[in-house]
Formats: sequence, C-alpha cells, structure tokens
Amino acid sequence: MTELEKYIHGYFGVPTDDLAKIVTFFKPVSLKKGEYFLKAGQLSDRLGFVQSGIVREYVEANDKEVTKWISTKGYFVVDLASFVFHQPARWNFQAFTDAELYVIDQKNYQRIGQMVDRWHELEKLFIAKCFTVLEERVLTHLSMTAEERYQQLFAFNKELFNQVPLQYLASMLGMTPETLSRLRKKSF
Amino acid sequence: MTELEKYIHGYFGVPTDDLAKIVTFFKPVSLKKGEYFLKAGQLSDRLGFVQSGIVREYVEANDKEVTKWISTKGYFVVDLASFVFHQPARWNFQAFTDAELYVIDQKNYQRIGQMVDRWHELEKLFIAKCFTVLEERVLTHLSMTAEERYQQLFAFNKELFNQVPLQYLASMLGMTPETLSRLRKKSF
DNA sequence: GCGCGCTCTTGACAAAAATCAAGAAGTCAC
DNA sequence: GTGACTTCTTGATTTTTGTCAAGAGCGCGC
Repeated sequence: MTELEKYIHGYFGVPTDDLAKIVTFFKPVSLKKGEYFLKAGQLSDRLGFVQSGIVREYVEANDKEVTKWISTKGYFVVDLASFVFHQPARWNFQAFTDAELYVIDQKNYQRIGQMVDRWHELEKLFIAKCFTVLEERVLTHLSMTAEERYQQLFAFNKELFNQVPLQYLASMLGMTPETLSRLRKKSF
Repeated sequence: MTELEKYIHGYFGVPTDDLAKIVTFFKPVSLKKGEYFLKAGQLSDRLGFVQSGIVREYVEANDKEVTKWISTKGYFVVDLASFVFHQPARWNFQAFTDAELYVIDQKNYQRIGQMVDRWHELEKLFIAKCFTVLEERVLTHLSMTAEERYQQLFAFNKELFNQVPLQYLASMLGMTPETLSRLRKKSF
C-alpha cells in the first residue's frame, strides 16, 4: 500500500480494492517554497493531500494575516466550502517549504462517488469527524487561556515548533508572537 | 408543508415526495424548562429539531459550564460525534424554556438512508455546511476582540439577548458575564 | 566576509479582560 | 406582600494579553 492509500484507508475505511482505483485519480504535484496551492477568491476545484512539506492555510482579516491551520504530511488541503459548494475560496493555501502533494480535481473526485459503493456515506463520516475536531477547537477558545492553548498544542505536536516560524503558530493559537514567546519562556 | 418539512427541505433539498416520508419518522417531544434532551456521557441515539423554545448546549470544563451554542426554532440538537460514531456524548442539551422538539431515533434515521436516493450525499452537504460555519467561528476567535464578537452576534440575532440570560451568551462568546455587561453599556 | 531579511526575544507601557465583592432589580412561590 | 432566588450591573483591583520599539541571532546570496 502506498502512503496515500494508507491515509485514505484510515480516514474513509474503503475496501482495499476500491482504494487502488481511487488513488489512480490523484496526481503528484510539487510546490516550491512560497508557492500557492490555492488563493482566496479562486475556485477550489482541486483537493490536495500533503505527502511531504508544510502548507499554511490563512486568510487576510483587518490587514492582518490569520493562520487557520498548518498542514503537514497526512492532511488534506482544500477549501471545503469552495470545493463542495463551488463558491470562491476564502482561504489561501501556501507552501511553507517545498512540498509534495497528491491532487485530484473535481471531475475525477465526482467519479469516485459513482465508482465506490457507499462513498457518500464515507465522505459524510469523514466530514463529521472534521466537524467534531473543530467543535473541540472552538471549545478551547471558550474555556482555555492562551497559555493552556499553547500547552495543548505543544503536547499534541512538539515537532511543529521546530518546523514552523513561531509567529504563525501564535496566530493559529489566537495570540500575538510576543505573547507566545513569553509563554514559551515561562515553560523553560 | 409543515414547518419541519420546510426546514428539512431548506437544509437538505430533498424532493417534496421524499419529504413527507422523512417527516413521518419524527415524533413530537415536549421538554419542560430545565429538562435535558441529552446528558453528557449518555449515547446520543436521537436527533432533535427545535420547533419552539430554547435549548442550551453546554459542557463542564474545569468546574465551569461552558455554553457552546443556544438553539432556537429551526436548529437541530444532536451530539454529532455521539450520534454518528456511537460514542458517549460530550455535550449536555438542556431546555432553557419549555420546548417542543421533533425527534427521530437512530433506527428510523438510518431508514431514511435506505429510502431516499442520494440521502448520504445530502447529509454530506449539510454537514459540510455546518463545518464551514464552525470554521468561521474559529476565525472570530483568532481575529476578533470580545467586543467585536459581541457586536457580530448582536447584529446577527438581537432577539437572543432578550430571550436568554446574558451570562450564557457571554460564555458562548468566550467572555465573562461582567465583560459582556460592560460591552453592552458601552454600546448604549 | 558582509549586508540584508527574517525571526525571535525583551522591555516598557497600554489596553483588554478576569476576578472579587457588593448591591440593585426582577421573578416566583407561598 | 415577603423572602428566596436568580440575574445583572458596577466598582476596585489584578492578571492577562496586546502594542510599540529596539536589538540580537541566524541564514543566505553575493
């Protein structure tokens, strides 16, 4: 099984023989550091899977860039509202480092639905899972301090703090770079 | 068309003849003020639709109750993770006022999938929509001050501020009741 | 090596929000 | 009406976080 197959199997639980068919639709795409997978305002007609490298998802809000998520290996990159509802994308996806993606376009993505039994149900389950993750994230903002949010992310993924400039992690955590810097100092 | 049919049609876009079949599965349930539709820890084996009244969705975190959402007419009440993945519920759903719900249980809900063409796809679209709403909510916490979040909610739904004790709205906005009180005073 | 970005840290200060405490106002049962 | 309860407001204060500014450290191209 390729890596992509493993992840798709893990996320969607499709039978092995369907897997092979699905992954043939994905084409490798390389991004150079700084390149965009998708810019806000465009139509997100492609779904990407991060094979290597780091992709930042951000939006401009009141003259500031707000980083919503940082995707590493194993994450999908897509503006869901745009991909599903064919609206202009709200998020920018920019490669932080050189990155390798596997990418599928709308048309081929829809073919999966015709090809794989129960695909829409599996999709539903996957998106429901994503929804519950976001619910938890909202909860962290309702119930935790900046310090607690930092501690949680650090416990969840130490690696990230070596790979990504801290200012972007600060944004993703909903605090300023200065605050993050001070919190890190406190926790030696 | 009943109200329930209208809402389901609006959310899912099912054909009219399927609608009638779907709504027959929903049974009216009355909740008295203070009663629970679902308690954290239980299995959420029912999906509810609010016909009238107000239902609060909250969780206990560090000795404090955190209100995640307040549902009025037209909202669904369900712990998605529990309903879909059969895990114990994380959220409590309590009636704030006397409330009328239409409720469907797991078993009948699954029958819809067998009965209505493309149902899983419509479900997917609905949940995707919910996901994007949550994305926006996360963004408000990453990019807006407490005051801006209050202003936004107030602009979106003034009514709520007459119907619900402010302390719970404060919690839902991620601030203390005192802070909300002061922000409201500022905006005369 | 040198200069240039970029990133991070630090300090001083300001602003925002939380905490603690008290009391006012409204609602409800009796 | 009275008392108990809940909710909301207000003030005083502390804590947390943001802002502004300066400088240190680092990597990279030339």
